[in-house]
Amino acid sequence: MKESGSPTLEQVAALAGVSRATVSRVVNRSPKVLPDTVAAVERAIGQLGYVPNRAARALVTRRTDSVALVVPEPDSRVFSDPFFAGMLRGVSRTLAPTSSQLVLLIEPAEGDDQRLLRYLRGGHVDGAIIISHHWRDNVLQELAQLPLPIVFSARPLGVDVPVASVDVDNVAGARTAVEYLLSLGRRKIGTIAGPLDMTAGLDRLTGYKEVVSEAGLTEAVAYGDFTADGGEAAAQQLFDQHPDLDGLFVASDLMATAALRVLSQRGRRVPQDVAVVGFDDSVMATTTTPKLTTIRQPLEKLGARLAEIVLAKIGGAELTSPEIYDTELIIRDSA
Amino acid sequence: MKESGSPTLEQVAALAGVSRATVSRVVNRSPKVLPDTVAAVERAIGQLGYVPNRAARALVTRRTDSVALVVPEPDSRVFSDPFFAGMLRGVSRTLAPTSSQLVLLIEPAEGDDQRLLRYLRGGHVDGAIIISHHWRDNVLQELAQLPLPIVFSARPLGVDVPVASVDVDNVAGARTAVEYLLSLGRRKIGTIAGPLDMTAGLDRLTGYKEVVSEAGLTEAVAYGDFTADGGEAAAQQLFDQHPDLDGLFVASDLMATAALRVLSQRGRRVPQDVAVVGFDDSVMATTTTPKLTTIRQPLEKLGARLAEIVLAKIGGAELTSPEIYDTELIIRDSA
DNA sequence: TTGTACGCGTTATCAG
DNA sequence: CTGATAACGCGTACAA
Repeated sequence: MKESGSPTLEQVAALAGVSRATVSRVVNRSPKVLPDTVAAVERAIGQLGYVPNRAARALVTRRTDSVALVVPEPDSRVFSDPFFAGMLRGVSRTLAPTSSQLVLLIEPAEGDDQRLLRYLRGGHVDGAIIISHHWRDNVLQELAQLPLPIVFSARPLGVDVPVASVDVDNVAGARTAVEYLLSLGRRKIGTIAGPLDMTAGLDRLTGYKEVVSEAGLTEAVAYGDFTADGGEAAAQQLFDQHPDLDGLFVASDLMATAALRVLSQRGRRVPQDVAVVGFDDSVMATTTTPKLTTIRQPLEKLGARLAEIVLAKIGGAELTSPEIYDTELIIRDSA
Repeated sequence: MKESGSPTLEQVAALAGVSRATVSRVVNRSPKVLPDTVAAVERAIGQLGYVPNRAARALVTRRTDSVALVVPEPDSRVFSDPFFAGMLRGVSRTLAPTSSQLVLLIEPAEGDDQRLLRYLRGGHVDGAIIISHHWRDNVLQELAQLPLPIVFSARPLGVDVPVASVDVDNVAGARTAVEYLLSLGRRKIGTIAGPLDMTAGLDRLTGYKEVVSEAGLTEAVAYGDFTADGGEAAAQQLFDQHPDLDGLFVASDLMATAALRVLSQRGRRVPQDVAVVGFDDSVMATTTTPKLTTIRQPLEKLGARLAEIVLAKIGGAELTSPEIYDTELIIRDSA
């Protein structure tokens, strides 16, 4: 008469007057069970409030019904990043209808890579989504080579094996931004780039350079680190060196807000004197004065694809190439 | 000679020349094992790269070594909320050194409560942290009564059983904000409150009302919904009805940025004409012009406590009362 | 201190 | 279509 804990398959079987095996079949929707039997079992299940024991199931099936969302960077910015939030939403929406759970794996401190790798190797999850922005010695490479379905949230820098990844076309996005400034008649266009150890930093700078060069203009580049302070320093430096800029493409909205402040301090009007375009279309883009014209990324869709891809790979699909999505120019008041 | 998959206790035992039980003891740090034996076993473990099988372990110990982070609201705003990000960081930092994993549980669509409850009841996690802001019919109450260690991220509205919770003193925080405006010589102070189905909305309004009433001033309240648009509408309405306000306390930074824009449109200077204080100290507080004076919440600490509390409860501690933390006034340029 | 043996709840393989 | 029964990998009384 042990009825502590949740009811087991055994108890359901007893109540329904069938064997454990049959109950298992019903639970797993095996097609070859008589409708009457199914009904009886389901009644018993409902009556007892039976829920399959995940551990027991995992033990035998060798599947855990869970996928990891890995953030292999102690960098706390990742979380405050609207990028992460948007992705997360897409991922969780897609995973929800599935039986799969989302396990959050974060590198708590610099250099604790091994912890993550060991966990992933330990068969605790069926697959993993890696959200990594920075180049990280060889951690990314090790992750990419794990014997586990894996997908990256961006083309991982420094990984030389083919991997599945989902990303936005950063080069094209930057091109759109700069071309738009061009279409506005701006001819002295500068950029505040992100760090070059991140695809987002690298590719957006490339896009800028391409367009500027194609238009026969001269480059004006300063580097920020995707933070407000870094953006501010970069903006100061850029306008010290190039006081006559009339167009500015900033590689992230956060840095763009800093640039806006710097311009205001220097008495330069936006967009009249300097037209500014950001990147991300995060909340901040609408909380500044003037509101930011920016490049939007379909974050939720990216997240959804990320989830779909791991799921597919877990299901046996072979996917080892990047998927690239388009960005969209959102015109507001700053350009 | 089956060596597919990860190595098992059995294999480690064979290699180390001991029994499975002994290896198990070493793995679980049992004190009564000879140092020599320990060394031999550890060598074998290292050699094979053995990692305990979580499922097998969970099956027998009836512990899953994982705690759920539950967001029982389909409200997508939760993720973009810096509040969530900060908390998450604290939680994950605290959980990291533990063997516990963080499982993210999100209500994908309105009314899918049962899914969450079933999962939590299914013994899939050892405990749960509930991040809920809104009053939700009786879901919160059901969550609170689950036979599982649980802690809420804020005093859950409409729950009439004692529960463990961690929160900031919203009333005191709002009081600080309004008293600061008072100290600046402002006497016509209005507020943009949050929705009253959220503790944050309710308590911050209470704090405002207390101070205004104690100072013998008259109230001027408009309600927003913690979004930029809602904040804008509320600000418009507030200044339509009370054009002479010289002080404004806004229940969230996001809404405050909207208020700033409205004031700028109306040609009222901040802080000269109207001093504005926000709440949260989110990134946006520093991306506006002028930068926002606001009330900071120790988010990471709150998250850490949340994690510590579930862990303690899982360990058998009886904790069913709220913990309240102080806020801090961050003075910038808007007041 | 170490080894033996059993049970945890499921799925899967065979018979029937 | 259904029922025994053997794994799955591990922890732990109990025995040695």
